[in-house]
Formats: sequence, C-alpha cells, structure tokens
Amino acid sequence: MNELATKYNPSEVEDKWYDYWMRHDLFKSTPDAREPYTIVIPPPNVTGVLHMGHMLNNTIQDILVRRARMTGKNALWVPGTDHASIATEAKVVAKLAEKGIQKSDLTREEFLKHAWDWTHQYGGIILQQLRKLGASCDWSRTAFTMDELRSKSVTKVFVDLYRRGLIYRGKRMVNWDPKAKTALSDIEVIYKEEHSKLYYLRYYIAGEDGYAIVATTRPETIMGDTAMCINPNDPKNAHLKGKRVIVPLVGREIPVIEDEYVDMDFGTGCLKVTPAHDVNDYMLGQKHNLETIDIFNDDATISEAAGMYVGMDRFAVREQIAKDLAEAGLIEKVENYENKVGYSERNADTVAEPRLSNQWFLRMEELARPAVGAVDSDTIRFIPEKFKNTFDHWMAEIHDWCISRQLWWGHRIPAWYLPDGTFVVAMDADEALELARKSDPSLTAADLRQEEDGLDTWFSSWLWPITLFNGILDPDNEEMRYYYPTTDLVTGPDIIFFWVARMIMAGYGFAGKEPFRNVYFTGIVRDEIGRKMSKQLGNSPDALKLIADYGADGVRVGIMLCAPAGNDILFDTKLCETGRNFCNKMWNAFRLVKGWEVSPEAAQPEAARFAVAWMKERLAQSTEEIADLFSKFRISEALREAYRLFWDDFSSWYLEMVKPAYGSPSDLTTYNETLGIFDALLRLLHPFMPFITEELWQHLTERRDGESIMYAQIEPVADRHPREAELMETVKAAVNGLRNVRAEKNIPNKEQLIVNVIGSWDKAVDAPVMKLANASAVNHNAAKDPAAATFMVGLTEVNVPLLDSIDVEAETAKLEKDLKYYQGFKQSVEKKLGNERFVSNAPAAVVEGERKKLADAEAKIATITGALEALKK
RNA sequence: GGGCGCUUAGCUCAGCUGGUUCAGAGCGUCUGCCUUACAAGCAGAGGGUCGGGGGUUCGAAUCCCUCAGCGCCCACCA
Repeated sequence: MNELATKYNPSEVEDKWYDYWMRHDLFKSTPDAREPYTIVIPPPNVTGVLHMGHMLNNTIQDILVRRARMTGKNALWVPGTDHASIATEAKVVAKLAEKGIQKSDLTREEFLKHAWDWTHQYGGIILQQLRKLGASCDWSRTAFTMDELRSKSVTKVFVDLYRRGLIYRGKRMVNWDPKAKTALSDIEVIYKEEHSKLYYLRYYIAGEDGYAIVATTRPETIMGDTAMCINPNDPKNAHLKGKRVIVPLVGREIPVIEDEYVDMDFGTGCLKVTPAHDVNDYMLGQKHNLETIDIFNDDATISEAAGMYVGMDRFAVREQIAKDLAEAGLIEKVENYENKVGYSERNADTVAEPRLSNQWFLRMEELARPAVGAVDSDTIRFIPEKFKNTFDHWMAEIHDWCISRQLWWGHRIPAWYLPDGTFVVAMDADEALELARKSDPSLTAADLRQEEDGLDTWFSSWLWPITLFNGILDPDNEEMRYYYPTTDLVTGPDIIFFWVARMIMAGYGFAGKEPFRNVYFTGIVRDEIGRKMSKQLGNSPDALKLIADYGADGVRVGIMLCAPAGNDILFDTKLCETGRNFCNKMWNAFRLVKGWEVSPEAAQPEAARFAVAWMKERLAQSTEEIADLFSKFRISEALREAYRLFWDDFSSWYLEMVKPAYGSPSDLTTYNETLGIFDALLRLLHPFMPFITEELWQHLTERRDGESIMYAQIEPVADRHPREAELMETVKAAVNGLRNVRAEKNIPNKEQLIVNVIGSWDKAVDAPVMKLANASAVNHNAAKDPAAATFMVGLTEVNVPLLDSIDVEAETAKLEKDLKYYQGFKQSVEKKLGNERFVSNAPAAVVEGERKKLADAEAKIATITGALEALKK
C-alpha cells in the first residue's frame, strides 16, 4: 500500500542533507542584532582520526549549537585543528625512520618540510569525519593553531609576557622525555604505581671498616652520587656524621651531609644524593652546594660523564649494575617495592627522566588570580560542579609552566641570542636586531641566532577562544565584541589543567574577560566493561564504521543515551541499535501518516479530538521539560524525554487514537493537527538527530529551497489542555486493564469487547477507550455480570463480559490478591494517621493526602468485596 | 599523605529542596503475537531489605556520623 521502504535508510539521506546545508551556507554566522551563541571546538590533533571521545564531545557541541539556532540565537561553532607539537613530531619522526631517515640527519627546514607535507596529506581528515557526524560548524572559519594569524598571536603573547616579566629562562630540573628528547611540563607526566625493587647498597666508610646501607630504587644512578645524606637527629646514623663514604663499584668518595629532609624511618635512614637526576636530590644539592654529575645523554643512555656503562640504556644498566654490585658483594639485600613511576603523557611507554636543563618558564601566580575568582563566583560555570574543587586545588598550588620544548614542529620561541650569550625577545628578526644594537651597534643580522626551542602546544591552544576572533592582534574588532566571551565549552575533564584552566587565565590576561560562560565536562568513554578506550587495547569501535552501520543519527542517539555529564560513559554498540531503531520508529510513524487518505468532508471522531487535545498538552509539558533540562545541561535526559514523547506518547498512544479505521480516510482537522504535532516533535528532536528530522520535515511541510528545519524555531506551546491530560490517565488505566484481560483470557485483538462500568466514570473517556481497546460499547451503571473479568480503574470497577464461562477460582484468587494488598495498604495508612505526632507535625497537605489515601483504600476494598460476593453466587 | 566522588533490579544508570504509586527507566530475561506504520516491531510478566551499622525526624534511597568496597585528581619519601 505504501511505496516507501519499511526501513529507514540513513546512507541515502545523510550526505544529501549535509550537502544541502553546506550549499545554502546554513552553518555560517556573522554578527547581527540577535543574541550570539558561540562554541569553539576543542581542536583535535591535525593528523588525528575520529574516535569515540570525539564523537561524544562533538555530538554534544552540535546538539547545543543546533538547539541555540532553533531558539533564536545567532549560533556559531568554530572548527579547527591543533598542531599537537609532540605527538605530530613523533609521528613524523617515526615515518622518516621507516624510510631510514634520522631526524638528526636533517636540518630544521628539511624536517619542517616533511612535517608540513605530512600535515597537508593527513591534516583535516578528522574535520571531514566530523561532517559525517553532522557537525554544523562554520567551516569557512576553519583555523589551525599554526596558521599565520594564530602563530603571530602566539609570538605577540610571548613577547608581551616577556616584557611584563612573566617569562624567564633558566636552568632547572624538568621532566624529560628521552624518546621525544624534549622537556615536558609537570602535568605532562603521568604517575603509575609499579612493582619495582628496592636495592640496599653498601657504601663503605672511607678509612674505616664499616659501611652504611642506602636503599634505592635506582641503582643505575650511583655514578651521579655526590653525597650521602642522613637526618641530623637520627641516632642510629650519628656515627656517620662528618664521615666520607665510598660509592660502591664507582669507588669515588663522597661526603655525608645532614638534612632534616631525610625520613629516618625509611630504609636505613641513609639517602644517596644524585642532584642531576632527582628533584629532591637537586634541592639538597642546591642547599648543600653539591656537585652535579649528569650521567645521562638526552636519550637516557649513559653519558661519558658517568665513566662506566657508557652508551647503555638506563634500564639495561639497572639490571647489569645490580648483577655487578652483587658480584662485588656490595648489595645487602633486594626487596620488592611499590612505587610511582612517571611516564611521558604522549609516549605512554617512556619513563620520564628528571633532568637539569635550560628552559623557558612562565610565572603563573599573577595570571592565576582572576581565574580562581571567576570559577568560584560562577562567572564561569562548571558542569558538573564537582570540578570546581579540582580546579581550585590545582590553581592554589600552581607551578611555573615550562613552556619550551626541544622540538621543531611548533611555534619557535621568538628570542635571539647575541654573540655574548645574552638574548633579546622580539616579534621578528628585524626587531630583534634593532634591540640587540642597543647594546652593541656593530651587530648585523648574521650575528644573531634564534632560539632553537619551540613552544609547548598548549601555549597556542590556551589562546584559542581569543585568536579565533583575532583578539590578540586586533583586540577591539567587531567579532571579538560580538562573539567573545564565547558561551559554552565542551571538553573532557582530562584536560582541565592542560587547557581549560589555562584558557581562563589567558582570557583574563589577554582579553580582559572570561573566555566562556559554561564549561560542560563530558565523561571519559569506556568500553562495556569499563576500560578506557585505546588503540593498544583495540577496544575502540571504528567511528566511521559505526556511522555506516547505524547512521549518524543512530550513533548520536546511542552515545547520548549513556552520557550524563561528568560520569564516565560505558559505551556499548548496542546503544547505537537503540538509536537506529528509534530512527526507524520515526520513519514508520511518518509512513503511517503519509499513507492516510484525507477527506475534507469527514467529521472528526471524538477519540481523535480527545487525542489531539491530550497530545498538545503533552507536547507543551515536554517542551518545557526539555528546555529546563537543557538549561541544566542535562542533555542526555533531554533526549530521553524527547524519545519517550515520540515513542510512547505520540506513536503508541496518540497515533493509535487518531488512526483512521481500516479503509477509511482521515478527517482534515485531525490530519492537519497531526502534521503540526509531528512538525513540533521533529523540531524538538532535530538537535539530536539532524538528518532524519530534516528528511521528514521536508516531506511533512511545504518549504522552499534553502529553508531548513535547522532554523525552524522551538517555541513554548500555548495551546494547553489539562483536562484531557488528566482524563488520559483514566484512559490508560482502563486500556491497560482491558489489554490484560485480553492477554489473560486469550481474546484476539480482532474480537470486540464490551465494557461495563460500575461506579463513577467520566464519559469523555469512552471514545478513546473504545478506540484503543477495540471495544464495541461502554455501558454505564451496567448490571454486574457474574461471568465477567473484573478490574479496577481508580475507584471504579470495570467488568468485561466473557463469551466463555469464566474460571471462578482464578478470578476469585486474583481479586483476593488485590483485596489483601489494599487491606495492607489501608493498615499502614491507618497506622500513620493514628500516630499523633505525625498528625500534629506533618504539613496539613501531607496529612490530608494520607486521609484521602485511606478513603480510597476503603472504597476499593468495598468494591472488591462486592465483586467477590457476586462471584460466589 | 591530602582532596573529591561513587555504592539503588542480572547490566548501565535516574531519583533535584526529606512527604502523593518513591522504590523507577532502558537494556537483558520470560510469555503471547508475522494485528492492514514499524519483528529494528506490538502486548504482557518477573526481578531490588536503595553497600553495612548507627543517628536526626512524625517520616530517610534522600540529611548527619561511622565502617567497608570502588574510582578519580593532586603531592618531592629515596
């Protein structure tokens, strides 16, 4: 009867609509008189591919921005990518290695050419993938953290900060990634609990027979020992005071120093001090003026300075030296030990090495101050709120930020060294020369040498919400004034320090205002048994394959159904099936309505009139509910509400009530009302499911080329029908009861029922009940038929006469079960009301409610008792 | 070591300012249906002492204390 397929086919629809939206520039935003709504995308790595985290994050952003468009805002979502300095450089290095090329064989320029080639080849793939998901970004604004505007802004910010005295260069202990051969910031080190060993080493006392025992987890660093440290208050080591000890195997004499830093109860209370390779030891070294011996090369192999094991890897040395020490009788014992080992965030298999080196740092204290206040006062709202604590805690103890990286891919630090070793910081080489000449007028460009180090990737991304509107180079431009501060930021809690906190600081530091109003923290996407999705585990589904299998709308719904803010989400592909099935449900509801013949002469049946009124009330309530949920960023719940509204209320109840009888046409009024309701439902659903709603909207409404549901507005429904909403509860109870009777008595759906009502009953429910339950008549105040199935609707007894004789025993048992329940219920209410303290202390409304419950229970008991007696006859 | 959060049906989770069906939803399970939109569907059913203990209150899944388990973040004990 219907030429449309019974299954919705997303692949036929999605590309068509995305092209349509693009062709008509529907994602584009320019400043106008409307209120702005702005999101900047957390820029994915330029060479990355779409994974589940992106799907979640970008689906949420798209939902928010589409919803904003449909509620009168001028909505803008700015896309872009991040150059991801360390990750991309690592990929390029690996790629070159495959071809037998070492990074060290190349000049900086040659390497950068490879990196740019790589970026152009793979860069932006992820942005194409976002289109498959339906992301409504204004692609004309696509930015890159290393494009000209962003790069120049980074340089300017660096220069300004330097001139404000907030950037300094110095030799410090930093975390070193020996694989990438670069410094890392503190937060780029991930500590993991590990099973390791604690070696107890003998340090013989110079000129005496005895030895001291030192416990260490890193015996390979003994070549760098320049002291042994004891606590001055430690009686058991008092005999070591003022002595010198001999580093085992190495044979070098080192002093015993005293410092209260040492924990007397750990190990033997003796600590080996290796100032070059441990943060605490470095601190001790500074305090006690110790020599530092750097025993590692930049790839963490042993350096010449160590004098032994030169060129070997640190872990190989650990094993070897343990063996050698044991052979030499210098190990007292070895214990198993749990400790935390720091790994490089980007090279998960690489243990970070504390290392002394010259780096550039940014002082954070001054920048941090306004940021803390903004979050405390909810000028910037965190959703969920619990992340305020995390943020506060980190900000309160913020450290200086090591911003230099020994990498080529990224923004090069705009500092130029003079031949005398001093440096100048400037926007470009010309300005640098100008500055340099102030100290030595004879200098030429050839005398200046630009800093080789690059900047931490986050030094460009922390400016993202500003630089996307050119707010660094041209602070007072129209776009800045209109779009900044942006509205919502959607990101994961894992980058709250890396990115969110720093953006807030940058916002106040360089734009004078917060960068966004709300930060929505998504959960981490995990697999169905709770493991974080990762390439190594291979437990991350292929995002594009999911879209191909379930449709973008289906995947969006699937992922949103399990994504409350801040909670980790356990992703199960099954949820995409739910999403796909929902699309199919919408498709078939459309097929049903589309298939109706419409007769202008036909009168509207009462059941349909009732249904329209009730459905409009439900729509009004639900529209309000969804708006409220959005205001609280309960997006997952908003979707559930819309889902229920469409599936349960509209499809299961409404359509069944207005459906024309087989072979009959629909009346025009009902038909038009149904289209109007369908339209409203599609609008509510569009932010979640952009493709199918656009497709159906096209079929259901008359619209001109270039129009789109994207800009149809979601408005509060003024047409209210509380009476029908209330009566519908009775309809549902009656219909459910009648369906039960059918199920229990095996009455086919085709067979019409007769409904006898005993007690009070609003006649308005007759028509919908007859329609929904396929009843031929509802008889009021009918005589009780003993051969009838009986159930209660509220206080009213409903009788369904049966053709076959009824099973008196079964019917009696059922009624007795009900009776028992109500008697128990009555008892508990009576107990409550009998409690004088309850009656005198509880609010009057609550007490009144209990009294009503009691009355209801008594009425029901009376009715059931009556029914039982009738059965006995 | 410090801080934050979680524990409700077999699974994943809602449950907001204590008080109408507040003990819920989805999925899974079970039963019956190829009923003329949809088997990617329809109609039903079962299932939980709300982690343990104590307290506040007329009344606690909800507030307080405590214990246990789990998770996350931060921190320079080798």
